[in-house]
Amino acid sequence: MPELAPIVNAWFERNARPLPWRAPGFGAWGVLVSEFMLQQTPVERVVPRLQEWLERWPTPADLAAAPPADAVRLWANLGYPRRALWLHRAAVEIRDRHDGRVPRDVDALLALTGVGDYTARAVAVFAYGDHHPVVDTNTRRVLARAVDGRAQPGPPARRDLAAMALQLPAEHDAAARFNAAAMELGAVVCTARAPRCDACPLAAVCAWRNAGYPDTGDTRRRQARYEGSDRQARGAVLRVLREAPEHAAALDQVVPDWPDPRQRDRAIDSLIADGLAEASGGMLRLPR
DNA sequence: AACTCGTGGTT
DNA sequence: TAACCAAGAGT
Repeated sequence: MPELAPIVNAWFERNARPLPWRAPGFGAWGVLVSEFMLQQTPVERVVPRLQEWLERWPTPADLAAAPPADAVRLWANLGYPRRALWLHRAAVEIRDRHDGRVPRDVDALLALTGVGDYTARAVAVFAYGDHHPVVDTNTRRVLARAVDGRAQPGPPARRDLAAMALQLPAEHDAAARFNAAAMELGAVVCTARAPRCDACPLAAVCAWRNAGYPDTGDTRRRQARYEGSDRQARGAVLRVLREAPEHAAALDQVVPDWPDPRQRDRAIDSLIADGLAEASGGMLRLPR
């Protein structure tokens, strides 16, 4: 197996999409916000919201000074609205513990609310140029196919970080580029469903392709059904709160015709427990 | 370790 | 059309 990084980096140099967070001088705060938004939300849907967010809150302190409700509202339909709440908490933590500057140290980043293995290293690498493996679902799929000869990656595991570390060039800039390049390759060429091997720079060396595309099985956990789920009910409740005049709605007017009233009540209770809603005087509102 | 947590486009 | 998929994290 030849070194992958020089091959993928050469491809990336000519094929990288001009995404906002790749612009020179985009800033660590912008990178952090983008990574929060990109957790399980497609790139095309993130771009316009990211711009709005950074115009409104150019620094962590700006966001920390706003009520969480504003963050949840501007999050709009990006999905998983708890991320908006967590990003707000992270901004408070950055203001209070890091003098308002996004930390560079991976352990300090990991200590922020809503920042895990992926986001912490993504910030350290893409915002600060440090030398760490950044592993997202795209990178895991590229390595599973090109290196391990598997059709699909297994469930996320800590050893993924070690596997990526083995592929990183020693030089920091090249390593940072390879982290981004592997993600890009997985996002636009080595895709989950219909990989475009004819356009892949790794086609000649890919273990999965060279083995004749064997069906190696798929051990990934299947996604739960959304229709009729608690998540759907929560989403409906929160949409009402986001769009409510004065940001509050009478409790008995929150999705009153939901098919399962007990599920509706359960959704409201869980949103309150998560800090995404507050109840008082028969009214439900976003958190202040 | 398995489960939960949104939303919308694609197949 | 039901299922799949999308720069994950917390519990």
